Amino acid sequence: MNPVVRFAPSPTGQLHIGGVRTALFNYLFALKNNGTFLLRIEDTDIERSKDIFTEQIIESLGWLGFKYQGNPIKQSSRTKRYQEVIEYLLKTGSAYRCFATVQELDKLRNEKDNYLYPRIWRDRSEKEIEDKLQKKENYVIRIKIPLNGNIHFEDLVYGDINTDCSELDDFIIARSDGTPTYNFTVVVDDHDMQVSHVIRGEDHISNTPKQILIYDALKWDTPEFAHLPMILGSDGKRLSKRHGAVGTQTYRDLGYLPDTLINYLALLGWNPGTEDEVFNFQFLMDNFSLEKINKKAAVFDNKKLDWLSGQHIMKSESEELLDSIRSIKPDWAPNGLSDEYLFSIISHLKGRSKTLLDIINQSEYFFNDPIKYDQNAVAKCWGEDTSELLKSFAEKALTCLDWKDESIEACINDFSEKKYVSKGKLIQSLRVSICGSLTGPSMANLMSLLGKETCIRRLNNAQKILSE
RNA sequence: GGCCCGUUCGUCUAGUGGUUAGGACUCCAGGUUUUCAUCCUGGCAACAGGAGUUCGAUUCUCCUACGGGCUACCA
Repeated sequence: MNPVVRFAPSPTGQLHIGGVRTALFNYLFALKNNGTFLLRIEDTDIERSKDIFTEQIIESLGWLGFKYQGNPIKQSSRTKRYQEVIEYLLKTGSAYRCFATVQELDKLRNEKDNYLYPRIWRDRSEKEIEDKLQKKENYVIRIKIPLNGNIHFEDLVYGDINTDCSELDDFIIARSDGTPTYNFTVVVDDHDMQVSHVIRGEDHISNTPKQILIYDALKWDTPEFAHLPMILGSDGKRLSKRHGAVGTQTYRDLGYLPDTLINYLALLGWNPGTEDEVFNFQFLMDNFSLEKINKKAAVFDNKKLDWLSGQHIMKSESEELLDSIRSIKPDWAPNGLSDEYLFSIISHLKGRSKTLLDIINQSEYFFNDPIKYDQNAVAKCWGEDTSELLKSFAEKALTCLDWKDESIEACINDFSEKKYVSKGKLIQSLRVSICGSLTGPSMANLMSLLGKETCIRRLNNAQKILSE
């Protein structure tokens, strides 16, 4: 039997980085085992769920390249089915109506330190319930938890988990407005979707026994469960908005590649046992297994993400990088420049960039003459004799007919020799004049890329400023 | 409070009943490089604590501490 897995986010915000990890592990598991990956939108919380978030989640999954089969299933479209199952549970005595009010329960809760719903409506007579129904009083539906017994399941990551029934509430499966709650819908959906492996966050371990009881009441088979360790912020607390960027789209806008995020997240709580840590998707797909998942919660480390990002950028083709850059900054580079020219720029910058944003930020001098010159660089490289130096170098450059890397290099070498100027000093002066800063690709590369005309113009500009 | 889960360098992790406890990121010091980045070399740095089992425990068991999760008419 081929496995069926699902990713089931609730559309109450951007796709969270923790959600991406859960989706990724589900997806990898499906790919590795020739299974099916499904998407389900858990929007039973009408208050907080928004369509816009559903769209964003789908868009983010697309950006990451996670392909789910068929259309996403929305819980909000399954009300009828939930009602049908609830009816069945009611009829078979596995669930019951509870007419206790919120206020009433709050009061009880405050009286006790260790509160469990006291089951005050569990064994009322039919007449009593009929009575209340006649009066149209509000009620919720609760599941009838066995009074004693033990619930056991074997988690594929955490191993044996045992829970005593006495620990469990008769929890609510349908609210007073009739809408079903999470622990109930998740069971009905997973069953109906024929999910074979439930792979989700560790925060659901405690929910699992409750869900198993519903499977039991319905006489349905339970799926396998695999819980994933949490991802924490640098303070060791559960990752949340307080830790800054947690939304997938934010990471995209910050200039991270999908492969970087996937690679990093895969390494959080899982590792293939290799010393190398830079992986492409294919490798993950081939090597993924639930057995290698850790139990320990992992802290999200932006420094390592940045390093990994640099690795992926460096390895990426310039063509791909250009596409990615355009997707986050469509107006990067002035109109009229050929893609070939932009590829060259990218190939010179990608080795010294951690993110796409780094490439964008460093590319300014390829497009415009420097307006401002970095003060540090000026102090370091521009002296009294620089004006004269630039002037005579510009004159020499003018005579360089074949404006290519090698000839420019030769020109620089020759000038340095004849004028008794150290090559380093010369180049740094040129760099400040041409780029406005002290960092960047090799000078001859840069000059050939910018073109003779541009270089000489910039040298003249700098010389003018210096002689003022 | 109750229940559940976890605990190897600052972080991500490997690992075994006997190892100089390995790697990666970060940080520091050198080197290469016209600059930056890369790259190379070296360095700092961990088995939470206590008992038990054992000839021997980081590894097995128990307890404690600490951290996280659940305990909603959230998911």
